Amino acid sequence: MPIDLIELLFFAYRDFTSDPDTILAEFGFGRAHHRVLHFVSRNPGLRVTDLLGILRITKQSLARVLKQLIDEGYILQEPGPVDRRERLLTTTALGQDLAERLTRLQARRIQRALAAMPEGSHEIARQFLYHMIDPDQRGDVARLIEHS
Amino acid sequence: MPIDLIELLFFAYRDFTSDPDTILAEFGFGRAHHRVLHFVSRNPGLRVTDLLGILRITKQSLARVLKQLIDEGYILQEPGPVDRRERLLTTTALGQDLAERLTRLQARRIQRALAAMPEGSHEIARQFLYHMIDPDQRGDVARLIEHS
DNA sequence: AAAATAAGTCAATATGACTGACGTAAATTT
DNA sequence: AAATTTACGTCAGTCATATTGACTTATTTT
Repeated sequence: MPIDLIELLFFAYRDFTSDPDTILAEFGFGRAHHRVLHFVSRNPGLRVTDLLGILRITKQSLARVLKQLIDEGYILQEPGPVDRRERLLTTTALGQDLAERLTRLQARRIQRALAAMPEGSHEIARQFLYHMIDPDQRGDVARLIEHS
Repeated sequence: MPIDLIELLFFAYRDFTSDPDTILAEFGFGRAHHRVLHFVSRNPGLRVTDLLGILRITKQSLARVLKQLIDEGYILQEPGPVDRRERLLTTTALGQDLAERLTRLQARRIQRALAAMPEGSHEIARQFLYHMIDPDQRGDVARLIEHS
């Protein structure tokens, strides 16, 4: 049994999320804000429903953090041009800056890890993580990541 | 920038933790209980201090979940034979069963992922996750995982 | 016109984490 | 032998993130 990977996933994820936490704390934000900011930043024009599906949280859980991010000028909302019920989400310059800063931090940790490893490790890591996702969710995730 | 891996880590970890969550809910336990039960199960005779170091939570956060696990008969405490201030933690048969059931579930997901991948992927995944850990923490983690 | 959808909101609650302080027993240091 | 440190437990209060379930409004679809 791959108990080593079970435990390593716990420790790797713990430290992976700790990098942004430090910066987020300065802004009075938490991990929930980070996740929202990240996916809006990478997918401008995302709808609230899409975000709920990605994060797998309830509307009420999202509402609080999203409202904060909007009120404090990190995220913008505008009605969909076709369907005006929709609120399309985009980052402001301020939000984009913060999102990119957090992404750079996490990317650096990953790059350092890969730099210590054999050629082709990025691809193997990608495949491994991809296959850890529920089969019926993989398509959605692949589509989301593609245009990154 | 390896943004794909940043996002895949999020989705992989989300689904990885969702397997145990279902079972834990039946027992009235959460993830915090799982983590405690797991590390005690894999490291019989663990001290409370060790557990605090591994989980990186405060004594007060640990206290509630540990107390529940003890009260409900999943974990046993006994004074250290050398240093009687210590409370060495072990699982009961009940606790061991639950821990193994949860581990099997997570192991299955990992094994299925690796089965879909080239030979040697386990080793690459292990290295990747290991290098994602803070350098100054790697020794402790390696030591912990070794006797698994 | 009726039904469905996207989004927002209300109230109440649970879980897992935190800080800071204090107490006790046992071991170690001075 | 006394003082200090360590391991553990506990009290009180707080915060962040999540939940369920119900209800409203605006808009689009049937």
